[in-house]
Amino acid sequence: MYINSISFFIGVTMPTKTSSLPIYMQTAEMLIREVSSGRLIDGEKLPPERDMATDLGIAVGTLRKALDDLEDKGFLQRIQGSGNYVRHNPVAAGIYAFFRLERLDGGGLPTANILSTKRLKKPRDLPKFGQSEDGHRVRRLRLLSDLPSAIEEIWLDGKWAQTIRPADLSESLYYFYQRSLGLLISRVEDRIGVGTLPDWSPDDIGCEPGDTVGFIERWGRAADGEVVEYSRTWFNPDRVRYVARIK
Amino acid sequence: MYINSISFFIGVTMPTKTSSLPIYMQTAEMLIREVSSGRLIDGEKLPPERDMATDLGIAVGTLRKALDDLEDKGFLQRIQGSGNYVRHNPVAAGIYAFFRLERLDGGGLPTANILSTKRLKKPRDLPKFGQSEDGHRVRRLRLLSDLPSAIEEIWLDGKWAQTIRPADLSESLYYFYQRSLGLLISRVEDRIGVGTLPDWSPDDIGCEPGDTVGFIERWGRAADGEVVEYSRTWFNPDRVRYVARIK
DNA sequence: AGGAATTTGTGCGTATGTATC
DNA sequence: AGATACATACGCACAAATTCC
Repeated sequence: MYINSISFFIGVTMPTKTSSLPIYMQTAEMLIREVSSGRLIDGEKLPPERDMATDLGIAVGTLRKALDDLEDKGFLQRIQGSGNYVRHNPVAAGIYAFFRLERLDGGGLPTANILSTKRLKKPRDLPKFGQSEDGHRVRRLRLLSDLPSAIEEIWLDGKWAQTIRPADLSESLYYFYQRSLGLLISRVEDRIGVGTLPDWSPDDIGCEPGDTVGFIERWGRAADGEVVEYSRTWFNPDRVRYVARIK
Repeated sequence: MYINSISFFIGVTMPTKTSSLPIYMQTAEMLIREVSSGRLIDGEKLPPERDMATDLGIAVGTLRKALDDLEDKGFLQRIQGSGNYVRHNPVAAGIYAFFRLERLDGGGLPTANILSTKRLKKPRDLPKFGQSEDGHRVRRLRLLSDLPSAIEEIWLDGKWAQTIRPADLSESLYYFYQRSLGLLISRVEDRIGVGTLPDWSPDDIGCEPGDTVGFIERWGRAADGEVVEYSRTWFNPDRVRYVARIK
């Protein structure tokens, strides 16, 4: 059984045509918020597409584009003839923030502790990206189900904010980008290899500076294709691994 | 300038409604063949979507779904107001076969040497997949622009073929699946971590058995969602890295 | 077991918006 | 500024898979 479709979207921000974002993106974002916030629970069946579309005041095709997107991101399972089912696993939630690490035993709820934030001249060894001379460097400890598993160093191009304080980043970093900076990261490119843990790593991720660990380089692009963010992640391969789904 | 759209699709297999595959998939496959075979060269601009759709006898929306797919796979760059441009880099061609390794200096033409093929009982340490007790084990050496960079061990569920001979696999493995076995791998899931090089590795990939290397586990699914293939890849992180694009 | 109802998937055509040339 | 070309959105018809009675 699924929730009565009449009451389904009460209190939800409806997509509007006047917004700068296309309706299908607004709809996808809205649904992701519903799932992430727990209002839609795992295994739940959504109302039929035609009903949902009517309720939202949009065309079925537009809704379907949003649902396709959610399936790609792993939030939804779509079964022809059956229905659309919420898949609210933390990995999917993480993928929303483009987080692609999971525990070796599968899944794990991703969280982050801010280690430091600093506005700096972009160092020489950083790949070229963005327009500013400066960058915001954010260092985070990544945990999966409270187990420290990786460290991250994120560089956001300086032009997007004057300063960034740790308190701003309480939630997801990409959510902060979107909410406070009006910056929507729509595509990232990851390169995964092997590296050595840097010396600023805290000692509780299960390996020592200098140890051989997994290494992710990431380029994050805004909707217009510009690279606005570059990050490096070092992860303990005895605790987590990187996951990619390819269509 | 782009090729005259009237002559553009001469000699090409047109999508038909009677085929088992949806028109948009047929169209995407056809275009990928055109690109892979070199009939469409890098940088080339495709005719306008409306012209192409008319020539192919399909609706614009259907064609656009195929083009979206090609862009996802990296074969095409779509620029609003400008056109659709062929991007025929070897990495994209490799991605068609779901190959995701590239040289540290970028790109590289992916090839493979078959080391062995064997039908075996699936060993205990293999994850559960498929219906057969047996599996076909294919071991390959992977090269990027002729530089040995990785080794692969692929397990195809036994039910799909009686035997597989190295000569069958001269081309892409997935192409062989499709052409000879009627098996289309439509989705894969990769997990990337760190591992140790197995003892059957040839010595020219630049590291020794027992060395710490990059490690990829892959589950390959057919169109109906069934897992039909499982593989492991060990790659020399000093020569190559794994690439993922996320929307 | 089987047929009807439900629900998602595919395909078509059209109108309008927006970026590029 | 006008023309061209891709992006979004809508609505409809039918196919295919699933579910229900």
